[in-house]
Amino acid sequence: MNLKQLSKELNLSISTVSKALSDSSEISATTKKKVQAKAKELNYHANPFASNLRNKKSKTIALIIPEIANNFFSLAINGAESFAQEKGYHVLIYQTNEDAQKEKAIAKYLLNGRVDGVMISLSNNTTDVKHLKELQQREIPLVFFDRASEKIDLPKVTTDDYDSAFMGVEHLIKNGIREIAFLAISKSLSISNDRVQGYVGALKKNKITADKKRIVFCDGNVISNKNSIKKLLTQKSRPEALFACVEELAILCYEICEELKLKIPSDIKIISYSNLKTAAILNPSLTTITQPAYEIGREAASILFKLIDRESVNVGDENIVLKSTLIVRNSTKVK
Amino acid sequence: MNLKQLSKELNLSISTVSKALSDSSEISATTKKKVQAKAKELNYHANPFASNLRNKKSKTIALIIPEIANNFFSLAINGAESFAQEKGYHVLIYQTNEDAQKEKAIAKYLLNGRVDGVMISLSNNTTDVKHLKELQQREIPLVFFDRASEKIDLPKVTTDDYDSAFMGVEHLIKNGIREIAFLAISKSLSISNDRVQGYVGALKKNKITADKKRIVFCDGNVISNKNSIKKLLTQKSRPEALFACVEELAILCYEICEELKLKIPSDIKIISYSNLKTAAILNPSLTTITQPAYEIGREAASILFKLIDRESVNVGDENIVLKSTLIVRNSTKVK
DNA sequence: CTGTTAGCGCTTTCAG
DNA sequence: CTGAAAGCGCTAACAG
Repeated sequence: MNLKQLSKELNLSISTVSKALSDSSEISATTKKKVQAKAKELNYHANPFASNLRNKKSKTIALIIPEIANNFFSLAINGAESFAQEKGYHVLIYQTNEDAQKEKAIAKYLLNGRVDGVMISLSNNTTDVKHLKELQQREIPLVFFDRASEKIDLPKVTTDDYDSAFMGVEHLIKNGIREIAFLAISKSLSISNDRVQGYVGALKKNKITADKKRIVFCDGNVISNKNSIKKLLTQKSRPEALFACVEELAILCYEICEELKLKIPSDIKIISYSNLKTAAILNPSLTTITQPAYEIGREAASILFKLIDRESVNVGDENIVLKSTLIVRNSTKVK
Repeated sequence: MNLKQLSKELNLSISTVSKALSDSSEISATTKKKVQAKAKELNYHANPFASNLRNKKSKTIALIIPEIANNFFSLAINGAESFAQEKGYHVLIYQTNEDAQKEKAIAKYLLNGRVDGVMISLSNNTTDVKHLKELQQREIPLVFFDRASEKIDLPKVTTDDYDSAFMGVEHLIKNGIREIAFLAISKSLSISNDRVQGYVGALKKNKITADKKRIVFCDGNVISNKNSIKKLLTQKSRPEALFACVEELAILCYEICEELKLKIPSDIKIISYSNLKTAAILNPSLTTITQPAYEIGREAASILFKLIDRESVNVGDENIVLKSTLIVRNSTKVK
């Protein structure tokens, strides 16, 4: 079922039918009605590829994220998809699995107009952003969410990484905990660097020396991460608390503590960035910093659509920072 | 950058370049090399819409799911996306938010060849499947995963709903618990009905009368769900255990128990279907039945691609059933 | 208000 | 082995 067939059924020309369907002012109300009725009757829907080809518009955006099965990202996708659906856009999804190479390959697929815009949260081992610059050159609107890079000037929607890490550390210090280790995820992502800085800042403010050996850089390799964290926990001066930069690391810590027979929170406290919706069934010993993930997704999509619609000409440096929330459950208050 | 420009650069015809890029046997090795080198140099990528239009193929599949931010579905998407990416396919994602109307609207977008195939997990209030029959008529391959309908004959990838529910109930009974209520999610989804049947079957086998009032049908309305469950828990003959058909209901139970000051698991046990990856930090009182969500997503994608590639002619009744796992933590063993 | 026609960028048949 | 040309289904400029 295409325009040609439909127009034949109606004894009208293709262009008249096309215009009638797009509610053009050139067409009389009566023919419009007739055409639209027939289209519905025959279940006609325009071929999107033909339209896209003509219009150089796809009504589609791409989301590039490290991992879908992640409490933060799945919520962010939810927000973005909801907004896109309201706008009548389609959403393509691509996982990088924290692999910078995959990220580059995915960016290549999108160079040729497949999508009208891209939302991306960088893989933790992405260091250069050539692939993003290429997209930028082709004038494909691009927005960072959560994990951004400073090496390219793009609008971004992030959270108060410095402040929230600072707040988390101060919370521990106020509860008498001073020996705190930090588990970072990358040396190139602002999300990790800023949180490290917030951690260091809070220690300094409280006159606690920030020992570099207490900052552990983790990556996609679970085995080596595990070893680094174990090392931290088995040395003579074991920290009193672990601050995990992302939820996955907190979970890893729980596993390690179980192996090492360390009781949480009596032997060691854990605090983590986390979007576990299931606080109700959580072990109450996990204090979390929760990012407004859904809102981040929606907000990033909203900026992306502004760029696509050219509503704002120069949003190059738009930079939305949302607030995270410290959620304290029972036991960190103890001591 | 399109074929025309590229061919001009090379002093070759458009068709020669096109064939060279698709590695056609009609073209000499030397020209192929020259063309491919130039294409890489100029970062040429075929316009997907023009190709799709010509080929009547989009190399894209759609995933229709109730909710992305859900431990089961996000894992299933992960599996499907991973497989699709390996196959060089793109993945469009659509949330229905458990709204049958939205589901129908989404199906309409896909009638016109936008995708080569569709994976769907039904919304819990979907009763008729006209929208799926329409897709079927247009010969768009379709696969159910997890939440299927019996009203249309399509390949499906599900889990052993009857058996796993049976196993869960028997686990409780073996631990001396006989008064068990079941929280279902739909009267039209096999996933819910089969689990109910498994529950009833296990009760019967153990000579426990299956009281219909102990089966509560929940839906998308959290408020009314809450009230129904509360009613169940405040009546004189309170059940000893709640069996939640999906994770969200288990979480709701935890909230309600907190409100009602019921201790879990001493006052009441909870058992639930759940894909919380974070068992390590779970409150140990939740016994779960865990579905192989990632594998379900991959398997469904794999069947879908077989249909797309017409490898198997008549997969109409392909019906893969994967096994779920009962994960018992500490406290249900007690008593 | 309606119809004719060119052309989006690609693939593929057919001719050379 | 290479090139010319038709046409996928749609939109829109232009003519009537």
